[in-house]
Amino acid sequence: MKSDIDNTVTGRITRELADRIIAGHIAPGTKLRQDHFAEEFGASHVPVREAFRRLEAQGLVVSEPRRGVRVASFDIAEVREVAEMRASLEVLALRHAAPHLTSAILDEAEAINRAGENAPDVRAWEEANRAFHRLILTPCSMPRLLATIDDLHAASARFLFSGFRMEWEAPTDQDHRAILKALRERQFDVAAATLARHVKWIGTKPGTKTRSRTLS
Amino acid sequence: MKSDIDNTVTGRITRELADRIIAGHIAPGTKLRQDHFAEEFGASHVPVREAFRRLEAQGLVVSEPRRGVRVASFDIAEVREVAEMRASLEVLALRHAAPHLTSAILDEAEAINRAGENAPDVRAWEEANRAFHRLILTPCSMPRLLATIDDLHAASARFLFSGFRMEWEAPTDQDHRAILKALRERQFDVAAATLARHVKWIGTKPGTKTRSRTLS
DNA sequence: GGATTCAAAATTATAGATAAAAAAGGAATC
DNA sequence: GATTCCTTTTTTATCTATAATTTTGAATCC
Repeated sequence: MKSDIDNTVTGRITRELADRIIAGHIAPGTKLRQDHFAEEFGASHVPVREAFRRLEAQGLVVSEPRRGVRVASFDIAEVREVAEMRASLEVLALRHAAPHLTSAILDEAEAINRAGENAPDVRAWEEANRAFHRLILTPCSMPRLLATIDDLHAASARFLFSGFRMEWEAPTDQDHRAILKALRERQFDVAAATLARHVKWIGTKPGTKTRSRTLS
Repeated sequence: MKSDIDNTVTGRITRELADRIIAGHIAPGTKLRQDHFAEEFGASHVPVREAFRRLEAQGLVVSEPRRGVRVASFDIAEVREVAEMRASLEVLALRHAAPHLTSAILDEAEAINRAGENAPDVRAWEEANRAFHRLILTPCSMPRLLATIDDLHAASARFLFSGFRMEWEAPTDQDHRAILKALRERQFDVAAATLARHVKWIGTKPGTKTRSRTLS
């Protein structure tokens, strides 16, 4: 099954590096030296290289042959690109998932949404946000689509963490509520349109707005 | 740039294996043994393993930890899924590319389309088809989107080659012509709708239809 | 100061060896 | 005869050591 955690050394290194890059602990453009991480993780360079390949596929690092890999940089154009891709694909997923959404699932989504609104920091809010989207999209039963959306979520999260360092208040997720309301009333077109607008909005707002003090 | 050919051993093995899988020379479900390919390519097992990771990311092979990698199988549901993803993403790309399409580009697309209609076999037709789509979508200037679409094209091609083995006639690409016509008249909504229908049709027709009759 | 040359470092790749897990095969048992 | 259990073999996953190629940085020279 896919849910089995990859317990190989390659898998652990991949997850750890992905977390660090998404959280912004490694700055974009930083060169990643295989021997350095091999030593840090007590492994050899081979699993480190394999982890690099996986991260490359997720778009978290870029690889130049014979010049190594560096953390992928993202400018505003890339952030918008990811947001538009997410909007398209999440709408597709929702269209297929909607007929299979039970009210139990929608109740759970509402609970997750409330948890997100009470989140103490960006990290917790992002986790709740991702859980919300994943929950209402999973019933589409399209594994490749869901995997691609997950990768795009990771790219979005990088941007979120990089722009929102400072004081942060959990927004009341009005869009999430509107989506759930539309889904309960089985107005799938309304739900899809709201979702598309919501995802694109996430992609554009923080970057143009907040840029003041940097607290960790 | 991305256009630099990856001349490392890993890159060559990746391309060669991807070609074979797409062309159907290796059956779905086949176990890929690293030592076998290491010997065949005169390389060691390390670059073979790295190639496996890249193919895994493209969805051409699936990997189970400690059990190796197998050529990804694809059933009709997966083919439909890929077609729907392509439709969504190509429409998005076209929306962004359309304003930048010059009549020179559209002329070139028309030439490629004619070449595709005269193609002697599926392989040549598929190449022309891919070139057509890529040509009219590239001006969107969204590299991640284009890369994702390329991966989906590869998945589509696998299906095409597996279902269309025998006698085959080049279809007159009515849809391609309609798309070009709409683009020339700057009716972008019409072009996008036609493209979406076209891509979904490619995904569904050969599997459900050409099982009984082998074309006349 | 700028260009050339040389040395150090990093990536890429090879080879052989080891550990661990899965698959295969065969013997003992019911 | 079929099943279970154990052994053998195969394959994956990993490490260590090392070579070759390339990049990079520094020192030198004009």
